Parts: sequence; C-alpha cells; structure tokens
Amino acid sequence: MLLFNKNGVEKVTTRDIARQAGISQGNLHYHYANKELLIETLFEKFLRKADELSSFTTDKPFGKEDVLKSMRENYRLMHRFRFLFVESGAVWRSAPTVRKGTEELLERKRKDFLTLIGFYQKQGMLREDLSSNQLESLSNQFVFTICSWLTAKDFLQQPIDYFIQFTFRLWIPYLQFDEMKAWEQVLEQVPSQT
Amino acid sequence: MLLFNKNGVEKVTTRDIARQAGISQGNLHYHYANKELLIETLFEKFLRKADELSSFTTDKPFGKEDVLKSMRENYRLMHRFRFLFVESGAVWRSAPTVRKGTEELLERKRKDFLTLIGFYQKQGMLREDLSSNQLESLSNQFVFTICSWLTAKDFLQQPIDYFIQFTFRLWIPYLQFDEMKAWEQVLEQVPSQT
DNA sequence: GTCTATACAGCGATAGAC
DNA sequence: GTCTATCGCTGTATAGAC
Repeated sequence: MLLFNKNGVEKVTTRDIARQAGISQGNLHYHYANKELLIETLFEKFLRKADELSSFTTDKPFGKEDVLKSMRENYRLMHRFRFLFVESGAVWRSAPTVRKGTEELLERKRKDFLTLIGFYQKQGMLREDLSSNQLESLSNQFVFTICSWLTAKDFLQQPIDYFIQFTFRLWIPYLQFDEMKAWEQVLEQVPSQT
Repeated sequence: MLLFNKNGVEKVTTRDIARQAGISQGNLHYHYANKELLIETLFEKFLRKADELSSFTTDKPFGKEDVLKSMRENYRLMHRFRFLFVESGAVWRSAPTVRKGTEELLERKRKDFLTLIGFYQKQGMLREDLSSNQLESLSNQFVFTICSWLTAKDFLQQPIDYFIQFTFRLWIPYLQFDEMKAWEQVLEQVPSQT
C-alpha cells in the first residue's frame, strides 16, 4: 500500500490503492471511509513501529555502537514510510491530525538526544570548551537532520547509509580527540546498500 | 502567483492561478501552454535571481559577516520559492527538467563551500586536528542543510532566522577557539523576524 | 463484506467569437 | 490577446444487488 512513496500522496487515487490491494474501489471505501482515514491509519502503524524500536533512555549502557544501531533501525523504518516526511505538506493537507503526532514524536526525540548528550558529557567523552548553548544546538542538529534527511535524499540521490553516516558524524566535532578516532572507526562497519 | 507555496503544487489549479492573476483561464493557457511550462518558467526566474546574489568566490575578501549576509539573501530567496524545495517531488513530477537544474545548482554550491573552507583553512582560522575527511563532510553538511531546511521549517515551525543561525553555526565546531567567540558574536546581529 | 454501476464535481485543455 | 463556453477525462463517493 505504500505506493504513496512512489507516486505521491495526491497523485495516488483510491482506484490505484484498491487495485493494488486486489479489491474493488467500492470495497475499499467500505473499510476506509476516505483517504484521510487511510493515511491516519498508516501513520499510526508507523508510530507503533517507531515505539517498538530500542530507545536511548530505557536500557542504560548506551555506547556508540548502540547509537549507530538505533539510528539504522529508525532510518530504515522512516524510509519505508518516507511519504510521511517527504510529502508532509500533502499528508497534512489530507490528514491534519498527523501533523501534531509528528511534532510530538520529534519533541520526544529532541529530549532523548539531550539526555544522551548530557550522559556523554558526564562520562567526559565530550570536549570541555563547549558552551551549553553549543550542546543544545547539537541536539537541534539531530532533530533537524531526522525530519529532513529524506528530503535531502531526493536531492542528493545518496543511499540510506550515506545519511546514517552523515547523522552519526554530527557527534564527531564535539568529541574529545581520542574519542574522535574511536567513533570514526565505528563508521567503517556500516554496510553499503541502498 | 506563488500560491503554490500555500496550497501545494498539485492542489493549485490553472483556474486558481488565472483568478489570482486576474485573467481568464483560457487566456492563461494562451501564455503558458500547460502547468509544466508554468513551473519551468518560475524555476528559471528563481535561478536567475539566485545567480544575481553575491557569490563566495567572485569578490575576494570574504569574512564571516559576508558569509552571514550571503546566507541571509539566499535563504530569503529560497523561502519565496519554497515550493521548489518543500514539494520537490510534486514539482519534478510536473516539470521533470527542474530536477537536473536544481541538482546542478546544489553541486555549484558544494564546490563554493569547499573553496571557502579551503580559504579559511589557509588563513589558519580552522582547527588543525581535522582530517580532510572532516572538512569535506562539513561542505556536505552545508549542502544537506541548504536543500532541506525548508522541509525542516514545516516540521519545527521556526522562523527563517532560526535556520540562518542554524546553518551559520555549522562552522563553529570547526573553528579555532578564539575564532569561535568572534563568530558567535556575529550571530547576535541577526534580527528576529519570520 | 464484496462487488458493479453510477452520480457528481473538478480538472486540464481546446474552440471559436470578439 | 482576451474572453466564454464546452469537451473529455479522472477523481471521490454512494447506491444497490448479491
């Protein structure tokens, strides 16, 4: 049903969806009264899957490998539902409630990152000449990247792993010198695949 | 004519455009045979204006204030034509040639940034413990940000100046300690305005 | 529940008068 | 060049048989 991704939310018709699902158009309207409901259902499915993924704060020892793993899981999921981010305007036009849901999700992510940054700071992994302003803007960088990398993907035509690496690299200038090397090495493990 | 921004490329009809322009729908089709041509014309207008803006490489002494000024000009312009970036999918669907044009523009920007980074490096303004890998990924960060900040704007609901500052801040972790302070101060001058 | 058939609205594009 | 009128198509949504 995710030909929303391929053809665009506003271009995909209920006829298309019904054909793809192997049922009649009338039958589709029986299950989902309209397109809005259909999109909302897909969004809730996305949210449920996102919650299932490992979060930063729950299980404690969160090393750089875990950060990378979590990032990979989340980015794969987002990519499956990429129309929610790439065509957010069209989505919100059809299903206005999705907007608030997405904003809440991002706010949760922002707080997760702030927590994680604070954790690493206590561990002494971060540089010490950074203002708290700088640290906050790092978490803003993460949130910025999360909500817009799929758009950038369309422009730059790079595979998913490019953006996983890209996001992971945001940490590096904030790390102590010896940590930098270690984090860069973790990146070598990322497999190449679209 | 830029109600593309407000209502979405695929939602805006030729009737809407004609009404907005104060002419009849038939007349509009006389001037622009179809929607594709109309979008292409708008895109070329955008390109022309983008070229008029001050570029990094042309006039030599390019200080931090100039970087900020150039950024502000470019971002204001992009914001006026934001549908080109926020609804890139819909735009490319209607007017496929626009895609290549945008990619070329971004590639030019990437090279501009690489040149500028190299310039600052020679000036000794950048930290010295940075690999060339790191410097290249800084220019990638700029390109990433340029092509996706308008999408992020929809999610985060921040004013333009937030993103100007955000982009400018990308430099900071790469600067020498004493330069950092100077660059941060330049940011104070940014007026607040949506 | 699932189907076919159809109503109804809105779109892009064209024709033809002025 | 600019208008009005209209065609042909495609979209959503509903009605009604099975």
